[in-house]
Amino acid sequence: MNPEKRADIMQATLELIAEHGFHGAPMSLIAERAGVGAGTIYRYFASKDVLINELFLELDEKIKAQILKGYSTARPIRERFLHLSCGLFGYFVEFPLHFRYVEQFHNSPYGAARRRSKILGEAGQDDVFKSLFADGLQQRAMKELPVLSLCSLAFGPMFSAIRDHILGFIELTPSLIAQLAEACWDGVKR
Amino acid sequence: MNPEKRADIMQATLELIAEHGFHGAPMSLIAERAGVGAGTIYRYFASKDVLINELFLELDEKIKAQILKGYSTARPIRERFLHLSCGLFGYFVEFPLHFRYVEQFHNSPYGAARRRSKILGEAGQDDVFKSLFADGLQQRAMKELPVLSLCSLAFGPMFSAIRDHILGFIELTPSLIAQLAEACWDGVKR
DNA sequence: AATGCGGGAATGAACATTCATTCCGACCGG
DNA sequence: CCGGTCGGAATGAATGTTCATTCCCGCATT
Repeated sequence: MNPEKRADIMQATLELIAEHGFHGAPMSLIAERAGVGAGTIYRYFASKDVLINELFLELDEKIKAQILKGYSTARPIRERFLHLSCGLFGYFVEFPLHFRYVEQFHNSPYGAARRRSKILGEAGQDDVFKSLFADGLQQRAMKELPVLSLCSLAFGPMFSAIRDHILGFIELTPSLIAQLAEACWDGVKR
Repeated sequence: MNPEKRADIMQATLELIAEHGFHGAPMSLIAERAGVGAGTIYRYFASKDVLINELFLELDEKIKAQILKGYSTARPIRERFLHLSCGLFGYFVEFPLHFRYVEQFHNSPYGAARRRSKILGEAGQDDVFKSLFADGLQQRAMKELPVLSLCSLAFGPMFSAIRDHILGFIELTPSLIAQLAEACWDGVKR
């Protein structure tokens, strides 16, 4: 079992699916780009489904780890909100392929079941976003709306903007990111 | 040429793709649900691609027609904004299948080219949304951001909320819709 | 050191399945 | 009968998966 080869396969899958969608990523192409034989993939992953799901989980972990860096629930609500928003913006601008992949994943049979859990978590109790909005409600800092609706107000614009950025229609500079995060805050704040 | 049969085929396509995605809508199933033979579809549509695209165009027209009802560019910016927002909300709550279809379409090779044109228009000159935001900027009623970013702020939350509604996680009552539209306005207003 | 051996890893051609599309015979109104 | 419409089995291309075979490398024997 060669962990490097496993990583190659995952990278090839990420690139192909992010760039060309699930339709454009047959196993034969993945194998070719990874520089392995078609059968080899099945030594590392039981099926294409498993491969796709494991890749998603890996990305999910990386994203979570990244945005939680320097995050403290002790800070004021607004600061916490901006920290997470800018963190996500930054991550996806740095790794556009990850964004495209996660997006594809969610709009597919694979992610259908997992759809519920938006971009991140809500997986059980430890969802940073849910608890941020719950705290915000409790402190009367945010509009009195269902938590999920607050999520929509906060992240809907973000994903839309990131799409535009990746497709080249706008350029997400740090300054624009800050402005957008502020605008989202205007949307959710009381 | 039986126009009724043509409509049946389109309706079957709409339902299957909206409910199960493109993967879950082979021509054989479409034919079965429409109550016609597989070959018959090709008497009405040159190919599956054509069928899918024509269905999209038809929905696009219906949506446009619906939200422009009672719309006047002479009204104040805020009112125009709320009119369009609530119109879209209302339409998609009434026709969830249309929402799901349009969404699937945009996240697929079919809609990739057309991606640029968001949910509606920007097709050429007559895009109501673009001109709304342009007017808003000119009147200094909205934040000084790229028009596309204003679109993101306005419609990102909406689509996210509609998804949640269709998936059954929240219920989009008229009252909640109004609140969300207001919140979106808070996001874009100066 | 050279040789032979064992076994896990890798391979890619072959297979089974799925799907869009085609084609030809059945059917029906006139 | 006959023109045109319809139906659904047949077709061929594409794709996920399997499996018999090859390859590679570490180790034991001489």
